[in-house]
Amino acid sequence: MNLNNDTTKDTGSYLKEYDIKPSYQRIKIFEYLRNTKSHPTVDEIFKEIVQEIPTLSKTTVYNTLSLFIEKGIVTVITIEENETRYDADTSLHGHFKCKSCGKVYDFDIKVSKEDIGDLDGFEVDEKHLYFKGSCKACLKNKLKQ
Amino acid sequence: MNLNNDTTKDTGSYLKEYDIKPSYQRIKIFEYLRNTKSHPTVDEIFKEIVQEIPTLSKTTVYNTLSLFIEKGIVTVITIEENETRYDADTSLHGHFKCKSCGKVYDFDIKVSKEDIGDLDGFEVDEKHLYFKGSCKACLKNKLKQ
DNA sequence: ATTGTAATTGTAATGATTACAAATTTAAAA
DNA sequence: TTTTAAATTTGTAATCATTACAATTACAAT
Repeated sequence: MNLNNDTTKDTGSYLKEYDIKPSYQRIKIFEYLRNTKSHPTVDEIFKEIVQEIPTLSKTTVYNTLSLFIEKGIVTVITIEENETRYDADTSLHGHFKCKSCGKVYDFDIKVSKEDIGDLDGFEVDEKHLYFKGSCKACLKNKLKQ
Repeated sequence: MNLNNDTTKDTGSYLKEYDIKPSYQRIKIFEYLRNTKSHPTVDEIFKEIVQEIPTLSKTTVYNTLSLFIEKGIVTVITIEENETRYDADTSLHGHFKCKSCGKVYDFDIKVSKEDIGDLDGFEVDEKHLYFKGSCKACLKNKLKQ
């Protein structure tokens, strides 16, 4: 399979840095995850990439995502039970899910130590944060009606 | 079935305030949820209450929790995909899940507007917040070994 | 007591995820 | 280049939580 183009080469190097052998599938899955802002589900990832790799198996998507998570280049977003989403942006940020249109937005957030109580002596490795409500676009649409 | 004791009476009134008919099952489920701090799963709730109500069905637990959530007296905690937990404390607070022992702790948190960017024009209805890491007890045990 | 409505129950269906073994690909050794 | 071993991918079957649905039971009002 042809890996000779700039995009895949960059992604390949990135994966190698994290001790991940850059197979064609892994590169495609990671690039899709990095380029999309929708925080896709396994199903969305599969449906998109199977168009480029017709032999792709959903199991590969699961395997690959587990590997990415283990290596720390992807995080899981669990806003809704029964709807697991994935994010290639591992920096600390919040997610806003619109209860009307279902879209998930990113937002910046500072979580300072002074705002947190009761966790003295605890070791915090991950911070997750999500809000729910109505997004700007949906609120605007509601006014029109 | 006998509802005539103080505890159930209190819970009954509370449920009524939220437009929930206080059946025996609903009262027992709500009281368990309010009295336990473990943020139990459906399975844990079922296994506990079926001892008091042998005819209890797991479907009833699901139905009841859906109703409580709809009426706003219980919130869902989705820290782990494939592990949905429930909390009768609907006030804003964070959850800490220990990756070592699996226990879920509550902690206080302030989320001030100044710390949040990019959500102008959005309507925020719910704020959810969870951390992961190692709890005090587990860290102490590790030292001993 | 009777009737209608709501709540509970049990079973079957669904759907996401995981387990597992076979097939394929890749990289290294001969 | 061929051979061999290891890693990756694939497809199918199993698992498990949740939901759908219909039947039964409990409850409240007439």
